[in-house]
Amino acid sequence: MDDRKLEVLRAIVEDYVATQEPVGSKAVAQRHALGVSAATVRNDMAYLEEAGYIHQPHTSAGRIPTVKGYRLFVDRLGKIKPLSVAERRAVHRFLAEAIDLDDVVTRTTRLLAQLTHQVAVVQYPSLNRSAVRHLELVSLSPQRLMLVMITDTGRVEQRQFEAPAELGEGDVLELRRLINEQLQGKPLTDAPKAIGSLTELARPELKTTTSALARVLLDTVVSRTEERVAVAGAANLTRNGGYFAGSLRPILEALEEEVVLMQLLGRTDAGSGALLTVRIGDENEIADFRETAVVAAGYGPGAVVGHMGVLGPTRMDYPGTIAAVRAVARYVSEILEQNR
Amino acid sequence: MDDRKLEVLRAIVEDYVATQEPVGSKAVAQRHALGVSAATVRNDMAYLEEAGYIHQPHTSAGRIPTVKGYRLFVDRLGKIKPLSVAERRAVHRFLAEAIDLDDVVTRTTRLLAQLTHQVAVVQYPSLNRSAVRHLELVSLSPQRLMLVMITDTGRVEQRQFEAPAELGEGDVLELRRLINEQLQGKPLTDAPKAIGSLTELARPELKTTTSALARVLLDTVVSRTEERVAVAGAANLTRNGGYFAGSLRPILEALEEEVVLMQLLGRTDAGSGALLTVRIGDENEIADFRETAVVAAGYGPGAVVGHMGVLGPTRMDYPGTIAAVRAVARYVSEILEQNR
DNA sequence: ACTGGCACTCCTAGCCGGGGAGTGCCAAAC
DNA sequence: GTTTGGCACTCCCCGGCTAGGAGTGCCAGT
Repeated sequence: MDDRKLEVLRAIVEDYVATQEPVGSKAVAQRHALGVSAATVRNDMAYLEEAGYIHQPHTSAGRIPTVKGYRLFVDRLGKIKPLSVAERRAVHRFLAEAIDLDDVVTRTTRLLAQLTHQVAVVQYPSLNRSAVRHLELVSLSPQRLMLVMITDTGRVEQRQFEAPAELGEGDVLELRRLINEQLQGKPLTDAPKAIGSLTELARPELKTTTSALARVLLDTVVSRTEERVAVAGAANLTRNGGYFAGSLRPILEALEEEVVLMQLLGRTDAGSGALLTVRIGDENEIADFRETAVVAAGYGPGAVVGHMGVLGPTRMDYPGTIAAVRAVARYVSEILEQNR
Repeated sequence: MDDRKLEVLRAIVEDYVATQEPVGSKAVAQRHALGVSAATVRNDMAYLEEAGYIHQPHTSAGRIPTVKGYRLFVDRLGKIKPLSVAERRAVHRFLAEAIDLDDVVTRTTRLLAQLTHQVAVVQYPSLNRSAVRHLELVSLSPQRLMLVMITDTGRVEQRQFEAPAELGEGDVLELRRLINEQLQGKPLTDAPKAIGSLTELARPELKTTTSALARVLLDTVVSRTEERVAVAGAANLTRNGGYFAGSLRPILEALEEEVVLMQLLGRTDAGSGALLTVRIGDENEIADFRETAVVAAGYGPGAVVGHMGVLGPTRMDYPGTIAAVRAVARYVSEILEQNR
């Protein structure tokens, strides 16, 4: 494949993203200084179409990139546009003000949505990749307890439950000591085993309570709260001249389904060391997202503990979006590092 | 105003809601057994239009209810359709499974969204109407502390902060005792005063730490976390043949703005003892919501501690929606009562 | 290998006219 | 005096049609 053909493809992608209209040979020849005539561009276009990178909505219309075309663009042609100094500074300032993990996550979603003009999705640090920093047991009433778990990634999960018997202050202290001894510092993936042996270690009088506590602990560690995500910028779906007009419904639905969102953010780090993934159109393997692209990145202090990303139409500004997601992911990682 | 004229108005509202198309005199005369001819209905319609309850999109089209028309319908004509037994049972079962306040709130939003096919909004119990049940101080590292506040309405707010000096275990215990002594049982509206006097009560060595703690407490009580809302069912905005097609953007934006949502849920209980409010079209006093109706209800154990509601097009099924919101609000109140 | 020219395709926007739904009014009937 | 059937009228909606234009593919010439 010719160098010039690649240039033509780039021109088509860029123009199409900018105008949202099929782009013709004349426009390409004129607006991008290729030094050749429209007729030549036409020949290249015929080749690109044959090879599956672009297609025509109908005879005698301009060309539109296919998923394959976008893919090639992202992999080889897109020169990442770094954020402007002002944007960089805004990111830093806005995130630096965050006071805890919740705040970091919500601010991150807003920031991503604003920078990219797309829908932003941020996963809380996965419990799978976190370790117990501290467990707190609070007695709300003689029989009602609250368990608070704080992880080294800053997540705070809390859970209330009923104790099978009334507990004195000493009992609560003892239980707190017991669970912290057993679990503090342990990665949550190892927790179930440790939790299993809790009951044996307790004083006979506390055994039933301990086993209730163990159930709650286990539940906290592996249950519904395991993955959490925050979303912002849904209104951006109506941008771009309502591109999603027809298929907006399923996307709005998906945004309220953690499972789908997690699938979209996906295993960015799987195998390869690449921290950033772009999934375009049907690469997402979800029927409703055939016109949707996802730009996602892992983040975390050192190791990846979670993912964040952005979701938009396949015809989006990849270079800009990639730069934004990468910058934000990096900076959030830094912040987590500091707070460790 | 004639009884029959009211019947005609009801017919128009009901048919318009069902079909989403302007309704004509013939349809009214036929489908609703009024025992009069289309010509008579026409006369009544002319009157209703004159009085501002309905209007024509253009000459020679059917009639559409105005905001004033919907209002009359809701106030005097709509017979609330109680939920079916199956629905009732589903509500009870689904909510009974909730394990804590967070769970209650998210389940409630989903339930409302599903029952009404609209967007559901649920406000967490307002801190203004809650009292401190317990304050917990957890030491994460010698200088890093976490404050956890639990209210009598079940809300749990947590906040991390840096202490100005290293603290021993005894210090933490002492501070915890101090703040609980001063605040436990107090309504949060009274808290600021009590917090103000905290520093004086502390041991000299702990004064600086206490005042830092006081700042954090104050912040927790009155800050950004004061009002929280959960939303579900945004995808329902695309129902109804995309009624919102044109104005979807501002509504999606509003759904991410707590301030706007709170304004919409509004002071349902203000003055009057009515627990349920319907605000139609420009009664909302927000420009973008001129085609939107809100059905909201207060909830809480005994007194109202928060609001929940549903948001949809002005042409919505008021009787059904009102019944659903009322039923859910009542049941959530019951649950909070039990958990008190 | 590139270019200008040219015929061809097909979409789009605008115009026109018929059909239909619904109205308002009037005179007659109950 | 309220109700009714009749009737002329208005205006939207829809389909078909046409003119215009953008873009293509191909070919012959450079």
